[in-house]
Amino acid sequence: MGNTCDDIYGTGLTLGLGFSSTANLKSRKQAPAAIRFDLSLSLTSDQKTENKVNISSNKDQLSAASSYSNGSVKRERDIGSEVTQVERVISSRVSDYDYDNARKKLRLTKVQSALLEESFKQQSTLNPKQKQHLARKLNVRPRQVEVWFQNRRARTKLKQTEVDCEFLKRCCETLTDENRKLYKELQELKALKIAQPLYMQLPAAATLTVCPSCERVTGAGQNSSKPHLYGPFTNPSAAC
DNA sequence: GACTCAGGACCCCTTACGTCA
DNA sequence: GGTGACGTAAGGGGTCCTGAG
Repeated sequence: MGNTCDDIYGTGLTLGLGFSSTANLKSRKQAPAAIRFDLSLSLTSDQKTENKVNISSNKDQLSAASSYSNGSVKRERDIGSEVTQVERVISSRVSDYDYDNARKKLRLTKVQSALLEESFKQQSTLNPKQKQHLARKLNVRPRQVEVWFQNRRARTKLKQTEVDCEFLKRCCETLTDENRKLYKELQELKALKIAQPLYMQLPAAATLTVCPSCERVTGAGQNSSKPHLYGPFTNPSAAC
């Protein structure tokens, strides 16, 4: 695997294909195919499957290609005929294997993903030095490592948001349930108050109790649902 | 020291491609 | 084989921070 992406930039094959600015490639549907085809020619068959797709529609790569084409007009002319030849070869191949693979976008290998995952477990952000080191280790561009970490952080955050959301949902359900019970309790208390003779009525807090052990309401002879309300004159332990 | 500006890092949203049911 | 859902690499815009001038 001698051909890294940087090596590929140096091949010059990108130059003659008419990409003078990144603006040309704003839509990944429009142009990248051509850029992928030429680059594939500089790779071995193994490298084609592993590396070629790494080149597709990348901002860094395009700006690199752009700088080449802006800065070396002579060289671009020099290789013009060569590129034309290359393009002919490409077009003769686009119907088979190369075409299909050229359209594939980058997928990190399992080993690469595992290594990135391992690094992410240790720390979710990387300083430039760590990024470079990891990129070298994985044989990818630092930008790819950066993007992977960004997306990974986003995934983590999304997952955490989902967990939080689920937790809040459960809290909401519990509170709703609690609210329903309390409302029912209130209705019962109101009914009780109406049913009792006026002279027997005392403040609710003074006549009703909540048993701390069974949470049942006691007081004034009622047998209510939980929670029990305790008044100041009631012995909670004796309530049940 | 206060200010401005460029560059880098990061986040968020979005797009587009690959895979799978 | 066609299709929609989903996962994910990558692009682009915005914000924040930092160092230089």
